[in-house]
Amino acid sequence: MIYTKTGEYAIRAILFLARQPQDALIMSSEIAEREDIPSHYLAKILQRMAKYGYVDSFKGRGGGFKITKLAQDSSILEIVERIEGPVITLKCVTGLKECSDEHPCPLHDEWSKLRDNIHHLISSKSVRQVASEYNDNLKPIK
Amino acid sequence: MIYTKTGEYAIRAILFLARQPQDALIMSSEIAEREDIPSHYLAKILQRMAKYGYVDSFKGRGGGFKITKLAQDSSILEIVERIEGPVITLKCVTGLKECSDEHPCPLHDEWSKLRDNIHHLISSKSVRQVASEYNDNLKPIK
DNA sequence: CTTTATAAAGAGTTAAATATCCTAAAATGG
DNA sequence: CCATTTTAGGATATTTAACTCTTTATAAAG
Repeated sequence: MIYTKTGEYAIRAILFLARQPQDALIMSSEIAEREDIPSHYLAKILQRMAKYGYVDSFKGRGGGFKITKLAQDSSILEIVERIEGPVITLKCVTGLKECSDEHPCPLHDEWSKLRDNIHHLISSKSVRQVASEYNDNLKPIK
Repeated sequence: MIYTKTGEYAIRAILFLARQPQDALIMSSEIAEREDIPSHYLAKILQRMAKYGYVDSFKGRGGGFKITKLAQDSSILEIVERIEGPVITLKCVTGLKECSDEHPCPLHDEWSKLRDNIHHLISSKSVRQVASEYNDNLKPIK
């Protein structure tokens, strides 16, 4: 596991919203259905994301959620870490207590590199970029 | 998180045992103390590892645990997965339900590569190799 | 044979993550 | 104002991981 279910649901929901037409309001229940996420649980996550400023919420008939500029400009990593805390905290794959740059275990250097690569992968692009590339992938090439 | 606490404790204990003199019997309580692991919990994990054939256990005065050839020849990945199940099951860092080689999300290829690299890192060397390289690191260079 | 040290086994506890349910509040349409 | 729809929020249940405790079985030493 790289992130928890909660973090995964949050990202799925945010990227779903990022792919919708600007200013469209999407109901929590629709996101849940389309992304196959437990609907009450997703509602909770959306509540939290509203507090963090990642989505705007509108009650009542015709209401729903939409993604904010803040979230569009954030990376996946930033959002996940806001929701669930630090991603990949594992210091050492051999579990050595005292493993460090000074006293490395045999796998220390390679693992450090991989950990950095993962962080880079999910932090170097904004949600907006990822979503737009996703839409590009879907457009027929021809 | 790459593995759970349980898996991490198992690896710490196995690598600790792998670094001991051959045929030495080490008490569960000593491993717990030296590796800073909750002792009763570690006892449970050692029990399971005894069932899996990764350690041999000896009751009574002078008893304790020692690592088996099976564990010496296994990779860290094999042991962790036996203890806690599959490592890094996350299919897609963008959480897309339908992400696959055929319909990749924008981060699919890079993520697949990283996931494979992690698996390779913890599966290409045996416990014996890792432990012996660890001991080498500890020997003064001079 | 008795005592003691040790692991085995299993029951029980705690804590955190995940998931569900119910009521309140707000906005809209009539 | 009233009814309906939708989010907000609190309470609670479920599940799993993490940890603790107690008793039993086994082996060795005296």
